[in-house]
Amino acid sequence: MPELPEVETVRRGLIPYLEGHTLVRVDRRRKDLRIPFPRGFVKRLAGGRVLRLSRRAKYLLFHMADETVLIIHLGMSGRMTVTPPGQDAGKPGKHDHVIFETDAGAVITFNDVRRFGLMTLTDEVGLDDHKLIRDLGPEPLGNEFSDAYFSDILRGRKTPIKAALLDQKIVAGIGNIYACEALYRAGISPRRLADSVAGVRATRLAPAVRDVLNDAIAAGGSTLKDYVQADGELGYFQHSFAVYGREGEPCPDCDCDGSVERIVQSGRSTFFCAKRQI
DNA sequence: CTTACGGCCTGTACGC
DNA sequence: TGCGTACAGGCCGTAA
Repeated sequence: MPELPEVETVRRGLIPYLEGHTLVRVDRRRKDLRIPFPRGFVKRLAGGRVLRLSRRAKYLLFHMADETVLIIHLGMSGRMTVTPPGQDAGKPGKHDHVIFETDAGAVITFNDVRRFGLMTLTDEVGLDDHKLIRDLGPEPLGNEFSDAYFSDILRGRKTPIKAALLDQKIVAGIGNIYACEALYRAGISPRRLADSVAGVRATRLAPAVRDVLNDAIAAGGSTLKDYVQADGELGYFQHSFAVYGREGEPCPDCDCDGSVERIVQSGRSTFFCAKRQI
C-alpha cells in the first residue's frame, strides 16, 4: 500500500479539491470493499461539506461539517485520482468503486483493484474509540514516538524487529518498504529479535524511521505500479530506495562489499544487506 | 497476553 | 500461445 508517506501525499493532494467543498455527488458502485460499506453511506455524505482532511497511520479521514467522519484505507492497491473542474472524468473504470463530485466540479475517484481497502463512517466523538483506530500505536512522526517509548515497547518481544516495525500497535503507519529502508539506514538486521533492539539500537532505529518517512513525504511519496498521487503526478521516492526491490544489487551506501538479499519473514519479502545490517 | 499463519482479491511477470 | 506458479505497498481472525 500506500504506506504512511503515500497516504500523507494523497491527503495533501486532495486538500485543495475537498476542504471547504460540498460533495454534490457520491457514487458508491459496489456494496463492499474489504468490509461492507455502512448503511446510509451515500445519504450521510451526499450534500455534506468537507471541513478538513486528516490522517491517522495509513487511514485517510474526511471530517464533515455535520461531525461525520469518513474513514478511508487504501489497502494494497487503492488510489485516489482527481479530475479537476472543467475536465471530463470519462466513464468509470472496472475498479473505480467510489466517485465523489464537489460543488466546484472536481471528481475524486477511489480505485482499488484488489479491494483490500475500505471506507466506513463514524463521528467525531467516536473516532478515537473506533475499532479501526483505537489500538493503533503512536504516529512515528509525532512526539509520542520517542526513543524511550520505542525502546520500552520492544523490550521483551521475541518477534523479529522487522515484524515489530510492521505491527501497527507498536508504531502506526510503517509498511513493508519503509520497514526495510529504516532498518537499512539504522544498520540493524531485520532478523534481530525486537528485544535485542531495545536500548541503544532503538535510539538509532527510531530516528531512522522518522528520517525515511520524512524523506519520502518530502519527495511526494513513492510510486509503485499501483499507486498514483492524488493530483496524478508521480512521486519519485522509489528512486531513493536503498534496498527495497533491489535483490542482487550491490549494497549502495557502504564499502561493505555486500549485496542486497531477499528473505521472507512472516510471508513478506525483506530486503537487506547482511554485511551492513548486524 | 504474544506470536504465527492463512485468507482475502486481482493483476502481472516469469518459467516451462 | 498457453498454463501454472509466485508475488505484490495490508490487515484480520483464528489458533497455539
